[in-house]
Amino acid sequence: MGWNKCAMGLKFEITARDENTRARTGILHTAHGDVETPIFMPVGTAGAVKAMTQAQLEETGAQIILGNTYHLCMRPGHERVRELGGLHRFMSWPHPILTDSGGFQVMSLKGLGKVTEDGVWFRSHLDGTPHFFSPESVMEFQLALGADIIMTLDECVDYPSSHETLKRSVRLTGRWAQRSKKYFAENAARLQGCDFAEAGQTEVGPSLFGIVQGGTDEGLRRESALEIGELGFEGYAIGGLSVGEPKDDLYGMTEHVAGFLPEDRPRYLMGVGTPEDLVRCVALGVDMFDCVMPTRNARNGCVFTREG
RNA sequence: GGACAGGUGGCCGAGCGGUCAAUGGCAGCAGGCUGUAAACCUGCCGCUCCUUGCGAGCUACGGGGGUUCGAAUCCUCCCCUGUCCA
Repeated sequence: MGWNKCAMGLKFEITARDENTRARTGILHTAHGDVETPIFMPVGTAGAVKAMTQAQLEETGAQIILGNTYHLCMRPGHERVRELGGLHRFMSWPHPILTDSGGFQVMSLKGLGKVTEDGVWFRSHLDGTPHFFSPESVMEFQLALGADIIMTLDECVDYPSSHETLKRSVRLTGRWAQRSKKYFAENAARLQGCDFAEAGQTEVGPSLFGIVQGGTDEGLRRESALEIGELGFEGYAIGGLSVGEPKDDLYGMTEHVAGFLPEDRPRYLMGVGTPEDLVRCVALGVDMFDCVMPTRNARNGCVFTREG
């Protein structure tokens, strides 16, 4: 019941459900420890949660943090991180890590990137050198980094985008998800850069999450959620939201998509959000969140207000 | 005592005869920030007035005096700071 059926195995245990909403609590068992959900994951893009020491990060109660494939590949490079013992050792974070695939950079760095069927070309924002990210190479990179949870390569698009653009990105994201899953299944054990046995867990290795796209189009969201869901991932992310759409759409789409995702798997709403967003989306059945806002706002001298 | 180098708006720091109320940066104030090209971006930042304008007046580049149509910028005396030599 609720145990994952994939070979590598991410155990997700639902421990309680709210009677009036779709909120639930759970435990995510990873090689680097358990994570109690719902969980907010601080973002440590390039190997550090900015403007905080690891000790301060621990004091906040953070249980799992993010890293970013694109940024870590640009500097210092996934191979170097692997050589140095994996991302956990590299950044002195012994707890779970989730790495984002670089799909968000397809949008945020679109001036430096070019999307093709095969993958994405990026010109490094650091030195302009060209780099290619495919669904397969992104698996390889994230396995080299040694993350506990890795994400499929997706195509995140701007808000607003035309129906045609959304449809194209949903279809492409679906094909990429399939390729990611296939490559992961065949190569994960061989490529993992982190010594999971050393972390005290021989049963659990890295796990792969799929990502749903579709902007604010209900039909495409449904299509994407069902397609990604049928592929069978260990967790499901709702991507492409909190990119400028009205709040009603953020909540509406989250609720809509969550309804089509497997009940027994963790749901991750990417890039969200404000304190209010978290509370509201937990009630819609979301288990995991990440957002740069708290760390960025803190650095930029702002604090969340009651209005959010 | 001697030799240099300096004293500029809350701070740091440009400017070195007019286009200077004076570049920049910091701090401050007001906005913004949602899978981080963000410790970043936008605006304001001497005082007063109004017909809100590449507007008017006032005050301001250590202090006094001077040169000049005009000085933060040149001269002179004084005060103060730093470095070095006695």
